[in-house]
Amino acid sequence: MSKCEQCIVRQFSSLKALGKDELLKMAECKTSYTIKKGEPIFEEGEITNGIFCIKDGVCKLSKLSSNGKDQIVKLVKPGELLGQRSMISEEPANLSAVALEDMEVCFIPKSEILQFFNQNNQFSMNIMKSICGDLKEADEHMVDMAQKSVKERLASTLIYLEDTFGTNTDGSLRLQLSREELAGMIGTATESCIRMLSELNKSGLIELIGKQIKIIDKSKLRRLAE
Amino acid sequence: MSKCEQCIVRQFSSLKALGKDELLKMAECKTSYTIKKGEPIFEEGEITNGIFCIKDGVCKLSKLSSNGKDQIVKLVKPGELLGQRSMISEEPANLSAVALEDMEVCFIPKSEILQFFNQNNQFSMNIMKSICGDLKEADEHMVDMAQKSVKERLASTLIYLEDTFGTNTDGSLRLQLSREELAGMIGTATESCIRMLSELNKSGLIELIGKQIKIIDKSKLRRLAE
DNA sequence: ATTAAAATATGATAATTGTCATACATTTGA
DNA sequence: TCAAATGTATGACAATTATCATATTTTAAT
Repeated sequence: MSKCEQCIVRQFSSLKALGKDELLKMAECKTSYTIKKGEPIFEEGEITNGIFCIKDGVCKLSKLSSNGKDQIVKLVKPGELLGQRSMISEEPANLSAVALEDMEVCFIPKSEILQFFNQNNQFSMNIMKSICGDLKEADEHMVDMAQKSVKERLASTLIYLEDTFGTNTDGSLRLQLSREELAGMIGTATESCIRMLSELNKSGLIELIGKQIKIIDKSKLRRLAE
Repeated sequence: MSKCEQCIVRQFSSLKALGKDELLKMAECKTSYTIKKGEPIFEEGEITNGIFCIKDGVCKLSKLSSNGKDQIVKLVKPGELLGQRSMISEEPANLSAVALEDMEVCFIPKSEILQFFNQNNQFSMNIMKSICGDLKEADEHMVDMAQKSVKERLASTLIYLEDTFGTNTDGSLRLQLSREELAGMIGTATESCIRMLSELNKSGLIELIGKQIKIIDKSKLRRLAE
């Protein structure tokens, strides 16, 4: 069993407020999982009974719409926590979490988290702030979905992907999404997404290298995104 | 100065967890406001330094999009609190709050709330749950914006308005929104909204009485909304 | 009471986006 | 290694939605 105390990603989440004894306690009750690309961590409607801490890899949080399409609500990266909202609301998961890369995650039972919650004010404040940040982003995202065109949403999503997950040595986006997933992020049909990518490719703002996407003219792209 | 202890709406918000002495303390430091229909309670970017408790009247929380249109993110009714997220995030308001009816609201300074926060666990848990509920709704709303048609969104919004705010004696929706505001809720152009209303009127699902809207066939409307 | 301003309504048209068909490329697995 | 399955790409077309123009009605202000 690895020690939470030595886990670097902890510094990037609400867990950074925990003290040594709390970390020792947590190390004892946590469970580590390896999750392969494409596999779910949990599914919409599932009762999770705890939270997941992402040690490595990126996953998508998505919701199945009544039209059968999967809308990606958020991408979650190492250091972030999963399942906080459901735990606090005492409800089943509202979203599905599926690995976009091979992942390492730790599961910490609800009982443990709730104890820290009551005894460590900074910790509960951190969790709260993190959820508040999610709410702000969700509201902004919602407005974009309602008011921006597919092209604008694609442009800002590409910029977000580069800024958040970086690039490979050839300059292409490090996080590899299928066209279908990219369409799921911007909220459009897969074909429309592919078409827009072709267009941006032809006008030289991006370059398509196989299924990899490389941003060529970021400032023009940013202007497109408004 | 009126007593918070005797205020009925308190029972419907996180404030219900407060004890007698806390309510007395709150009554002393709160400020009551009357806000006329159309006037703002606060605007996007403003630093609020506290939260508002809605005693009477409904307001809209909206965000100005880069295309100049106002997207309505949420409607807030008596008993609910305003400005919780900004207070916890220690950020300026992310949304504007504007009265849709004449309102009575109380302002409670941040310092006071944070004290209750630290001393009353149930209260902070209530606030958290309320924010978590907002997050869940925002995510669902976002998916609807991305995946549903304007007609579907209009139908579900009309049902929501009837279920949440009720009807007048003639059966028309009690909460009076302009066509522009309704369009702002469903995320479409005002003309498109008006056109859809006309269509639903012609097909007998709703009836338009001046600017009032009356739902005639709720089950068909519900089927439309999916 | 009368006029100006604003809100509602509708038509015409253009722009955006989705759907279906199909081709091509890539990956996977027997 | 090759066939099947999956993912990417593009064309043709239809459906949805936005925009602009313009009536008509309602509301507000003098």
